[in-house]
Amino acid sequence: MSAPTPGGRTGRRSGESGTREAILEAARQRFAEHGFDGATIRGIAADAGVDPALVHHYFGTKERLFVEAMRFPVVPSEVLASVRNGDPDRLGEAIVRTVLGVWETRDLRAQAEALIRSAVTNDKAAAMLRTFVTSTILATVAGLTNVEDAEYRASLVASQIIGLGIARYIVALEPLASASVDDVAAAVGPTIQHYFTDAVRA
Amino acid sequence: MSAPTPGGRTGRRSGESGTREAILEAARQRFAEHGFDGATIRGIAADAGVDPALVHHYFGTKERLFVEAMRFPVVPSEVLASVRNGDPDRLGEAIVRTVLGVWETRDLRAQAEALIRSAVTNDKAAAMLRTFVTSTILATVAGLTNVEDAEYRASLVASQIIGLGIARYIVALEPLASASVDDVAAAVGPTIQHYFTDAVRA
DNA sequence: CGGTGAATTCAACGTCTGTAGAATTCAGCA
DNA sequence: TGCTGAATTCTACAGACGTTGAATTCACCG
Repeated sequence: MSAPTPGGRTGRRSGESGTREAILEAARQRFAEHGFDGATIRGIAADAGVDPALVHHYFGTKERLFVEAMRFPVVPSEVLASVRNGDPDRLGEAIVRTVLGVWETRDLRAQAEALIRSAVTNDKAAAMLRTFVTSTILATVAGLTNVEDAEYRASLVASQIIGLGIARYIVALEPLASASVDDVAAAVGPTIQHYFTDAVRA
Repeated sequence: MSAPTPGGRTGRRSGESGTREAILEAARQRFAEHGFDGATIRGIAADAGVDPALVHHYFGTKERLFVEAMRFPVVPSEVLASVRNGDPDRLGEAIVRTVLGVWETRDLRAQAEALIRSAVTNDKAAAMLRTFVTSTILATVAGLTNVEDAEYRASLVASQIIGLGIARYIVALEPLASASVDDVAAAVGPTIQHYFTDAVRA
């Protein structure tokens, strides 16, 4: 990463360059650090060791690059499959552990961070986050239990998951940011469980 | 608001202009909509019906303008005073209602939105948010109950409050965004109560 | 061996940004 | 009345941004 333009020589290079993937990787990292609006194509290109025009050659616009970089590499339902086979009374805790696991996995963390950092100031990214929540968390809530008000419960779960990610990983609020996975699971697990199972309307 | 430059005439005007306050008001609104990095001094000046250089004249830099605009107009402990006199078993619910009340109050909502939108991509704003959480939520937790681990509990409360604000007001996640105050209080109140009173370590 | 098309860079455009300095008009005080 | 200083605008700079078009080099296929 971050190799500057090598020779300043124009034209095609020999061998498999893997440039497209390098750009996507750099983009995920930059979007994760600065959000969509804050990240720059010039910066991404520099990280990938490439001319900014090449980014445009591959992806057209910054927005299309973002969409491409955000393609989720793991089908979330597969990640959550293991959750299904646990003690139903500890479902909330299992979900929190899964979420924390995602944030500890370099590539997934970059995508999560990028999506959240961008969604807060950019409308299209917010729409992408809404879609992700609806298609993932809602599917999980609806699939694991058959309670009423699945959408409402899913959005409550999302509010705590998003808040946890921001407080712990983005704003680095102590002591939550440094707490062990076990402690966080012990504290937040029951919250998710509550949104799954208890009464949530007045 | 948003009156364009009137006559294009230079020099001082007659009477109390109230320009400084107009700039601060416009700044709060713009920072709320776009966050610190996305808001522009030119845009703020336009909303205040004033030349951009005047903003610089009053506040020096964009960062100082932000700090000035974020000065909290209401001492939060006063807002939370009423909470103290309620049923201790419904403390979580009372806090959620207070927070939702803040988000429905135009000026306070602008500041909350500005602080959160900025904190996600800007380091100094993140530090301000951390300070706010520490000085407000921690003080409340420590003042209302005398449990162990007050800091950890406070950061857990903050994670749910921040997540609620983002999901409901910034990302507009349905059906949470349209739910009634009563429903949200019924769902999220117990979560806060749990972070206040239950065991939160493994 | 020649040609086509992809990969790559260069140079440039128009626009927007935060900030600065100088000029102008006025309020308030001596 | 005259001076000082605050309020306000104009003009401008220097840098960054996304995007574009043309030029160059190479891989691959016939």
